[in-house]
Amino acid sequence: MKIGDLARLTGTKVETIRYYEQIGLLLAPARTSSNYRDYGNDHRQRLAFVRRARDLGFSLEQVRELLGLSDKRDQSCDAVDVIARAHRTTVDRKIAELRALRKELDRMIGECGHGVVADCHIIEALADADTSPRRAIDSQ
Amino acid sequence: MKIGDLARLTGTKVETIRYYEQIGLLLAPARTSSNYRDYGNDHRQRLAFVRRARDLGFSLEQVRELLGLSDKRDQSCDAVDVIARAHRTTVDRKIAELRALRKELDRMIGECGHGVVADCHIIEALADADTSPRRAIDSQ
DNA sequence: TATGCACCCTCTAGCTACTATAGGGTCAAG
DNA sequence: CTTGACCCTATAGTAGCTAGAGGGTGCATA
Repeated sequence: MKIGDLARLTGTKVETIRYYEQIGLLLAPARTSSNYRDYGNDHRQRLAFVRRARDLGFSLEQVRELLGLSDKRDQSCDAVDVIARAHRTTVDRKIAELRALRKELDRMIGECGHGVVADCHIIEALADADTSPRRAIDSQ
Repeated sequence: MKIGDLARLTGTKVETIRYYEQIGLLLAPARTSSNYRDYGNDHRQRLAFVRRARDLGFSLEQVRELLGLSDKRDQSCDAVDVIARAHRTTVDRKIAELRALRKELDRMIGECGHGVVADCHIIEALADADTSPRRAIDSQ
């Protein structure tokens, strides 16, 4: 099948497929006489694997490792577990960060008095970094 | 003060400060006779504002807007509120996405039997994209 | 005075993971 | 025989920095 067909089947953009090939994530397929890429089922499965791992937030480097591991069918799958757990830790950290952030945003937004910028608590909150002496901003 | 001092005071890398100047987020400071950047308090406050907004996850484009708004001290601060709320919505969406992701990762990791890759449920889960019709898997 | 070191300068390229051009070639239908 | 959808390569762009090359400056010390 042609690259456009593979793109449709896997929900990937054509450019992305070529990019994956360029960085060595996907093997270069055979070419037709007119130099078109000619893909088979194995390519489709491999790309589907990549897409699914990417959707789950694995980095391209992690996907590369997972692909490599998935080919070594008789080795222990502990390495796979390690990658997945590492990724879960990263996701956990991100969630915690975003929640803290959301809390601060909530506080800021809640304090907005809808007045003029000079009295805006959101702007104040942003200006009040611990490195800047408080209220020094009026004097400019 | 020199760029290194400003960097230390605001917890910013020197390169980042130069980058902010380059993209027009910070005004170019005066130069000393030896062409060193010479910063004052106003620069420090402005950079502190930027850093704080960035720490809260605002994009550089949003920071640029917030900076512009913070200078218009007699205008309504509703525009500030709009930016903050839009950002909160984005953060909320990201949290939801990451939580869904975490759930799936949890499921995958929980199923890891620590056997060989051929029987690895994590690899299976990644391979089982709905777009690829797979032959029946032995231990479903 | 010479030397060393930390710091400053510009310019350029690199990172992730794509996305989007420009400037062509191929192929089937009308 | 032309139109339009597709394909090709190569290059540059996106965010938000970060790192390096290759050079200049300023101050303390031997």
